[in-house]
Parts: sequence; C-alpha cells; structure tokens
Amino acid sequence: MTATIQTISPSCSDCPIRHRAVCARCEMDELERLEEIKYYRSFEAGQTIIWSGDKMDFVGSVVSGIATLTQTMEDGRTQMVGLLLPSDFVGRPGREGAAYDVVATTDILMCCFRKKPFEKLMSETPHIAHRLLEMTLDELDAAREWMLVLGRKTAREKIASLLSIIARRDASLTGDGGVRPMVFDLPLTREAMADYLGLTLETVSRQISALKKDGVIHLEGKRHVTVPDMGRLMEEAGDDSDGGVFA
Amino acid sequence: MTATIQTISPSCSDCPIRHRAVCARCEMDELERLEEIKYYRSFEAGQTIIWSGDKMDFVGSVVSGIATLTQTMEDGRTQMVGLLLPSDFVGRPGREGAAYDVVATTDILMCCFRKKPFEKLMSETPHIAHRLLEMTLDELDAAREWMLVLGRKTAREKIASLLSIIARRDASLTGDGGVRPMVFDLPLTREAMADYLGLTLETVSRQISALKKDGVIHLEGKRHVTVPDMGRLMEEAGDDSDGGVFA
DNA sequence: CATCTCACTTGATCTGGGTCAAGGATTTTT
DNA sequence: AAAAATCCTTGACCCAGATCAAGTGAGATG
Repeated sequence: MTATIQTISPSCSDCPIRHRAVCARCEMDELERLEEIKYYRSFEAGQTIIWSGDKMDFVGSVVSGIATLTQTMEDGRTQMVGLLLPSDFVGRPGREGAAYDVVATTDILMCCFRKKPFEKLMSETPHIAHRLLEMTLDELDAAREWMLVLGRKTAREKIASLLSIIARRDASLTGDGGVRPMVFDLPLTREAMADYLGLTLETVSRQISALKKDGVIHLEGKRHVTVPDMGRLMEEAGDDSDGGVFA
Repeated sequence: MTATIQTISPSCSDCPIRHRAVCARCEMDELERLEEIKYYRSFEAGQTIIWSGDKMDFVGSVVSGIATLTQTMEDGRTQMVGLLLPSDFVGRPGREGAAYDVVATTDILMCCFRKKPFEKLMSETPHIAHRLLEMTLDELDAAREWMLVLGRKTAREKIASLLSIIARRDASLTGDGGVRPMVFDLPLTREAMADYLGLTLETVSRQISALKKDGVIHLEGKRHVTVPDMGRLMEEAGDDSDGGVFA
C-alpha cells in the first residue's frame, strides 16, 4: 500500500497533459528547468495521496485517473470539496501544508514538480504565475458554482448537476464535442457522489433510479451511463448556464 | 440611485486598506503608477454594484461597508457565494465579465483600479501577480470551507459558523485579539444570512432565538450580538479548526 | 398621531431527504 | 465452489427544516 514512485520523466513536450499544464507556454530553457524537477508518481485506488495538514513538498497535475479533495468533521461527516480529473492541478504554491485530504478514487498517475524549485521558477517566470492564477480562478468559479448546488438544489437537481459536469468534462477530454447521445462511465461510487452532493448514498441511489425510470439517463450495469439528451439533463439540473459547451 | 463616483485619490500609502491591498509591498514608482489608475467609488445600501455577466472594467478592494456575491437561479432561488468585508478584493484579473452579482449590503466605499492598466502593471510586477494568487487561494479556501457548511452542517451549526466567521473577521479588523466577551453588529439581514447558509429566513430567525435562549449568544435589538464564550460558539459550529485566532 | 413599511418572530403543518433495515449483484478471497 | 466483502437498491418510517400564515416592533412618511 505504498506509493510506487516512478521516475519515467519523458521530456516535458511529451507530457500528456501539456495542453493545460503550466508548461504549455514555456520556452526551451524553462522546459529544461521543469524537466529537472519533474517526476511521475502513481497511486492505487483508495490510497490517500496527502492528508490534510501534512507538509506538501510538491505540486502537480493528474495525468490519468481520478482523485478527490475531501474535508471531514470530527464526528465523521465528510464533504468533498473538489474533484480532480485528468489535467487538473493539485497544490498550493506558497502554502506549506495541504488543506484537505487528497484521495485516489481510481488508480492514478500524477505528474509532479518539487515544490521549492517550482516556486523559484514561478517567481522568475511571470507567465507561470499568471497561468497559476488563471487555474486558481477556475477552481474558485467551480467551488462557487458548487455552493449553489449544495445550498439550493434538490436531490434530483444535484444528481443531474453532477452527471452533467462529469459528462461535460469527459467530452472535453475525449474531444467528443456535442455528440448526442452522450456516453460515459461514472468515476465515483454512490457514496463518493453523496459526499460530493451533501446527500446520503441511499438518496443518491434513489434519485439515479428515478432519473433512469423517467428516461433522463440510461444505465448499463451500475456505472455506465448514456444520456440520450444533454439538454434534458441540464434542465433537470436547473441549469440554463450551460457554459456554451453543448450550445 | 446611481453610483457617486468620487475621485478623492489620496496617495496610495494613505490607503486605509494598504495592509492587505496589492500595493502593500510596492516600490515608490509602482505606487505612482497605481495612483494614476486608482479612484474611489461609493454605493448606497441595496445597490447592485455589478450584474453577473456584465463587463467589469475595474478591480478593487472594499474600504468600508459590506457587499455580497450572489448567484440566482431562473426561478429565483439565490445563494450567496461570497461575503466582501473591508479589505477584501473584488475582481478577476484576466477575465472579461463578472461571474456573480455584487450587491452592496450597507453603504460601501470601494478603492478601484482601472482593469486594463492594472493588468499591465501586474504582468510587469511579479509580486503583484503573486499577491493576487495568494488572495485567490484564500478565497478558494474560504469557498471550500463553506462547502462543508452548506453540505453537511445542521441549521444550528450553520448559524454558529456564520457568527463565528463574522466575529473572527471583525476581531481581526479591529485588532481586538481574543478578548472575551466578543461584541459585534450583524452586517446582514436574516434573509441575507439565509441566502448565505442555504436556509430560509424563518429557520435563521428560529435558530438565532434558540442560540440566545441557550445562552450561546446574547442579543440587544436584532443586530447587536454579544458572544460570552467564543469557544462555546465554535463548539456549536462543529468546528475544531479555529484557525488559531482564538487559540 | 396615524399609517406604512421593513425587518423580524413565532406558530402550525407538511415534506424531502435522512435513518434504519433487509436484501441483491459482483467481485475477491479462501 | 463456498464464503466474504463491496457496492448498490429498495422499503418503511421519521424528523429537520420548508412552507404557509399571523403577528410584533421600530423607524419612516404623511
């Protein structure tokens, strides 16, 4: 149950996540400096990557697999505060410790940079700091969108919101535009969905069954989802602001 | 009901919010450049400062007064996603439009910088970009802490959480350390609290009454709050992580 | 001084989602 | 192939918080 630390380190331009990673706009000499501090790290499903409060000596991006950011109260109530899908960034440059538990939900491969040298590089390279700010603003928007979901939506709307976010992210990763019907696999257990949505796993299960009965989604097995009509799903989510992805 | 635009523009070093403002670590020539693009703007209680989606041509900080960031669904359900107290920063450098409605809850004075030149200054001054990143990370932490409140806390815990956050902020502004008992004025109506907490105003009212009956807080009028024991309040909030302010 | 309005309180009732409990379907272990 | 462990579903019941409704109290307005 320990992390396999692999030092594959292909050249940064081969990095499978370069389209969103900080290195996307780097010059050759910056690439070389990034190369020196870069390493890959893989974790098994269920492993905790970082514990809240632990010192975090790296930043990085998810290459493949899924992880979650969660907060837990003393009595065990837990709330997921972030979902890390491939290309998402993890880490808080300038901060010592981790603020949340980071848990691998599936087997996961991360592309990491040692934190200290990364910060040095960042302070010397304006566009990296810029890119970080942009990504942090994106995360802030996502967190605030989720506050509306948690605070004001019904259980059914919450499920529909989650499905439509996952579908959207999945489509943008596979470049699968607005093709209908939309097909994807749920990367989360019912319990993890419940933790994201502020519900119980029973309610999640019931609402998924209800959406299925009403023909909003179709299920094969427990995880494989087909959405015959994304517009319908987003209506169910109470969401007109579709972000233009499926316009 | 239009905004009074005053161009008081005292020198930046006189800025009442310089301790948290972006200019805190600026050199003299940067201060002068900031001075050129700086202006003050005041709004009356109830005024909407920016509408979600509107083009936003400034960034800035709250000097005095309170504003809120809110999101609204088509059917009128609203969720507050941020509370802007004095010294808080507003604006999304690098983004065109506003993502949320910004509403003045009390009369408010803002210290603004024109956006385009501010962005230029930012791209030429690493430590400003740095400071912005830090502030955005703070906001992200606050948003995620609030996700736990919205998703997993009971009505009573939500109220206690809000009171303890306001008390904390108030104390750090007035430099009023850990002095017990803690006294402050609620800057929000019951309805605004409800919008922040994902509750109805009736529930907010009932829970405040309950906390009062149980001696957790004491009320004079409807807004003036005395907290005889901050530790007790934070227990009620289900919150051990007190941020060390009242350790 | 009477009336309005706005912010709040309190009561009565209803209901969405939580809780508790009993399975079912797959996969993993032995 | 039996046993155990996961993950999921469904039913029955309950309760925290929503909804509906009727006030109260303190400023503002005429």
